[in-house]
Amino acid sequence: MSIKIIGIVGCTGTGKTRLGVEFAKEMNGEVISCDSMQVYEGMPIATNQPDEEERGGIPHHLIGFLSPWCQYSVADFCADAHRVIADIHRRCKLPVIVGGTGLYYKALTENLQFAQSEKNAVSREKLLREVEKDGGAAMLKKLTVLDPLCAERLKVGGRRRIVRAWERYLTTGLTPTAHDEFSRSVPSPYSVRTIGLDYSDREKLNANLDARVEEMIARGLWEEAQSFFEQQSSTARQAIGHKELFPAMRGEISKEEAIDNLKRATRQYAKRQRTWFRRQVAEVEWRAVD
RNA sequence: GGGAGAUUUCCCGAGCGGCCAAAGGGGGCAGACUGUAAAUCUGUUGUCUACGACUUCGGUGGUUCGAAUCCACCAUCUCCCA
Repeated sequence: MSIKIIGIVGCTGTGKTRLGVEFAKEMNGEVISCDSMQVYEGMPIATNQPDEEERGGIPHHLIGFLSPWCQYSVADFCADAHRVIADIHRRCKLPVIVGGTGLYYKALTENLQFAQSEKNAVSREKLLREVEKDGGAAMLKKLTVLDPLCAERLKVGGRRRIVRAWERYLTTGLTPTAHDEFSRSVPSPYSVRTIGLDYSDREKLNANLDARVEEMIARGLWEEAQSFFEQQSSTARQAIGHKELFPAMRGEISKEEAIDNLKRATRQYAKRQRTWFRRQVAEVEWRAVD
């Protein structure tokens, strides 16, 4: 028996939040955010967390519950989300997943398996030192012997992934390819219906994104960023919205320039999200919002 | 009024006689993706009837087998002396 869930995906600025609340209201549901940055507390403007009014009385999960000084990962998210879904289901309500973090969405809905053992920080350190010393090409070559299929898909420049491939092998005892195979063999407990939101006119999306950045500034994004000035955890500091303003705070560029950089970063991010949802997530029912 | 220098493909910026449609970066476009994913990485980016052809390096002429690269003049901008 599979648990029915509904998912709303798409790039930033397409109105996923509003639609999610609408669905939840109509179908006796609760919203689960699927967003790597909305999990953090204290940075509601940059991460665009819905406020009380936007939530419309619907319970929202996995938003603003984690300190920005903590790290988070897909595996953490999946564990949290599986637990929340089970809870919502137990209460006979419909889980509505709303979010823009593609990997998190795929991992959750396709029930990707992550190794039991905690991420072994020591081995990662060692691996990082090794790429530093020997270079990506050498480590990739070594990987070719172990897991040719996996190595073939990696690039010499993609050191992070090369290190991760080795890390996976060292912590699971399985090659990445073997582990993926195992992961795919575990069926998903969910029956998912995914709605994708997008603009048919890219110009309109971009104009909308620019306006949203201006709005964030008006709502106090600068001050929010200032309170964190280069202090978040390695994961939280990646949020678009703060890091683009820091150079201006250091006096390296003007505030206007920083805001332009932020707008551009937002557009580029939206592009990556669209690509992900169009190509990595199966059976998305696309709806044009314009 | 006199002197020095600049002008490069969407932007910044190399190039200083052939190997230049022109390095590199940015931006754009497309793509990859199982533990940092709002991250990271890759390809592509003058035009075309596309292993070749055509048009580009402020403008117009010139030197040369051959110029973005040398010369002359013109235009615009920066700087220095008045």
